[in-house]
Amino acid sequence: MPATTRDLEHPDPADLVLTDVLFALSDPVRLQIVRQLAEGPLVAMSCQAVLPDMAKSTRSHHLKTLREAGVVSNVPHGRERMVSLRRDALDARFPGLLDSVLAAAPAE
Amino acid sequence: MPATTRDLEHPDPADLVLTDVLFALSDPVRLQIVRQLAEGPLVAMSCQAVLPDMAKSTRSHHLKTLREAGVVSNVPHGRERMVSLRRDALDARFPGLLDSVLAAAPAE
DNA sequence: CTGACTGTTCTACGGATCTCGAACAGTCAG
DNA sequence: CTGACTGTTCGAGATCCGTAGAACAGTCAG
Repeated sequence: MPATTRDLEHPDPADLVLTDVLFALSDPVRLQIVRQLAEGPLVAMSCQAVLPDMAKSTRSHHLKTLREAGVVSNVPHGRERMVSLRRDALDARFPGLLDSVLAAAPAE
Repeated sequence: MPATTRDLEHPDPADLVLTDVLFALSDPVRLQIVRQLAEGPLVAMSCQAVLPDMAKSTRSHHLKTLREAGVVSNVPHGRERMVSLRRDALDARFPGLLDSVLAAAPAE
């Protein structure tokens, strides 16, 4: 059973590209998602609650951008999906980056 | 003598926006400029030498993006312009961010 | 099995971004 | 002052991104 919708591809930690990660984090919506994920894995649906109203296709698109950059993982979990921060991969490839981003004052 | 071409606006350190900084750094060309500036201030012309051939208007546009995000300063210097990393502002507003970006392995 | 639910993919559209050439402004050598 | 030089701004084109609706796939309750 090859790659169906269920099993999405995740880049290896060593293959993460800095500009891709920075770009993934440079969108306010995605950064908000990441901030929320920093407190623990979430079912994708849960992101919806705290974020501005957005179509599920939009949310899925943002999660795809984050996943392809290696920032988050997205694995099947029942009929939902469990989304979590790839802290290990990020810390290994870009030490200190995630911490400094998460430590930044949320707003000005 | 109000803001002419000579005196460009630079945001205050406290006004830096994280997503804008991350976006400014998420372009390969701009990241390369920042890496080069990390070794010391440069006359804008000097960036040209190491970067891929680009129109001076393109370079100016990238420097504008970096400047407006607060990443670099751009002040008149004779008939040229001195471009330098705003390390102090970045470190004050987002501690550790610049260091982690500069410490990242340049290529994969 | 049927129906309700979550989530991805497809398609489309407006807006932003990247790139460049041309025009303009400021500076220095002569 | 004139001309050569550096750099910004303007205008235009191609491309990419964020958003959303509709269609489709997989899962679980009944």
